[in-house]
Amino acid sequence: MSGPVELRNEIAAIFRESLEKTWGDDLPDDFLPEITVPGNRDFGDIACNAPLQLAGVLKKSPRAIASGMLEHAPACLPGVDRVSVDGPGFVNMRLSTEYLASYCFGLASGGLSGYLPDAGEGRTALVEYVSSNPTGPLTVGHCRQAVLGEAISRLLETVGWRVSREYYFNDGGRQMELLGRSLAVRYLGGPDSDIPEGGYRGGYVKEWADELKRLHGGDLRWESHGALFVSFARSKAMEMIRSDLSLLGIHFDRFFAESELIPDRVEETIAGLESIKTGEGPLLYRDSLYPEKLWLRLTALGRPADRVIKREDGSYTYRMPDIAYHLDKFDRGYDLLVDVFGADHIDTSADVIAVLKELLGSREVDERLKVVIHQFVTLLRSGKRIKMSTRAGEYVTLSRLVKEVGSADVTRYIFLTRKAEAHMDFDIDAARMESSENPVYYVQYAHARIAGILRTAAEAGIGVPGEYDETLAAMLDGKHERELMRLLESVPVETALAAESLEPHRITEMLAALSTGFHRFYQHVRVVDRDAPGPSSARLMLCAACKRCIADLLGVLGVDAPDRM
RNA sequence: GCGCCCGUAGCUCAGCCGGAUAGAGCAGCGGACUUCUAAUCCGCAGGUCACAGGUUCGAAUCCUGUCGGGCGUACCA
Repeated sequence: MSGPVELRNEIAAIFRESLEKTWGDDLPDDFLPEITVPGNRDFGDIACNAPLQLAGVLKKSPRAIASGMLEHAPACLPGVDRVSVDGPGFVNMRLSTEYLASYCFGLASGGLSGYLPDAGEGRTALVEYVSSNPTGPLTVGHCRQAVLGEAISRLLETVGWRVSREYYFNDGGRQMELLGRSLAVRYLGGPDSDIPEGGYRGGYVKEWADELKRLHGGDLRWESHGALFVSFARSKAMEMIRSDLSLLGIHFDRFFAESELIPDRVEETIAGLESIKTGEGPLLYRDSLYPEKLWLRLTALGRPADRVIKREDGSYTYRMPDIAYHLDKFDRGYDLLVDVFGADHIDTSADVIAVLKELLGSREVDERLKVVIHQFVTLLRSGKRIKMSTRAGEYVTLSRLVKEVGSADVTRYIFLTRKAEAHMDFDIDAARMESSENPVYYVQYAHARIAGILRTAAEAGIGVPGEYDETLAAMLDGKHERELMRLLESVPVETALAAESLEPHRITEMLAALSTGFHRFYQHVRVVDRDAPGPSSARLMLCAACKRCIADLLGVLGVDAPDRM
């Protein structure tokens, strides 16, 4: 099926060929004209700025290059019915109504999927996200990451990747022991002061303690049953996390425990690191005071500081198993690895990548590993910033947030209206509102409105045409119809870009634009006219295409598209 | 101090692998419901794209520096 993506590729190839004919060897070998959208829509639907880009190389005026390029191109470009050279040398093109209408017919009948490029080609991707340690409930910070990671996973799936979702957690470190000890204190009914420094005081620990008493009675002691406390706490915490995630409709294919890597996989990795030399000495070196303690010479890799990876007592610091974990992911053969991290991981992630590049080669790592780092969220309630501190339970949990907002869909959508690297204010009051202030309802309302039109039309005995024929285009040649079709036409292209750049916020941007486009169309054009079933049917097709497109895009974000509101 | 991210309308943010007159929502002002859902639409107003240099035919976009904010800078994870 020839859709918007193919159309642009075809036109780009045609221009490339005609440029070759005109300029021969002067044309750079790797130059491929780019098909873009004109800044001002009055100029046309799509544009090509190749003449401007080439002006310096070919030493000709952009307008001269443009005329040369068009002279040697076929008079008829696919899907285009008007070409002009404007301004300093832009080639502007108008998409033919026939092309737009037939695309919309395809969209209405088959949905968006048929027009999305198969970028993944069935290759496999592993998306790691959340990866919070099992020490308590997930918080607002994890919420953004969970939503982002899930949207990236779905986005990759929509362009043909086979995606696995993985949650990595550290269960070998001291935090787990602290959690176990905190549980023991609650179990034994000791005072708060018995909870160790850095321990966990949240109410949930007390609940676990009560449950432990019901299961095992009151005879357990930390000294003799420490492992039981720890493993019980770990499994309860994981249960809590799974339940929090399911509130958002998120399910992982695998929960990968750090402990699976210790000690064999980690020691293998250390052995591998030991053979690496840097310009400033071996990558791995022993501490001058403690022979068991190992340092990574990260400064030799352009990183700000060397780091300890193995302590004198033989235990590992965070980075070490993380390196082993990433090696394991590479070994498992995924074509693409995506890490979704919070801003607090910037440094460690860069350290891990630097080491991976030494072990696997820069190219391998650059090609297969993509890291998405998101900034933190500030919650606003009644116009005030909510201070968050993990200590003393002064944080807003994910479940509380979803509950307060009142809808998982709204929570998910709002987190996705900003690009990952932007700081974000999440206004709980605005999110709660069922009005135009709420971007989700704005989009869903457009969808429900179309559903209403389809119902009205059905009652009048008017339906979407079963087959495409040329007369449809003639009935959709109006300004508002064309504008809506043009918007719809750009969706596959933009979706492909969103997936390629791992930027789901582009989907919410598109949804907002599509919804505005539809609402405007609706305001100006009466769709169902009992006295003119032909044109009504054509407009209905356009509505159905828009409905399908909105529903499919909402689907990428995992948000519901209701038929009634 | 050092590293990464951010700085665009009163507020929240798009746009950023250079392109034509910098966009949207909210807030403000003024309009549109006997007609398919007014949870909507139309119009007005609102900008030295933090600042200063540089590269370029062309810079919000790339480079350098300055200022401001966030995060990190652990033998926590």
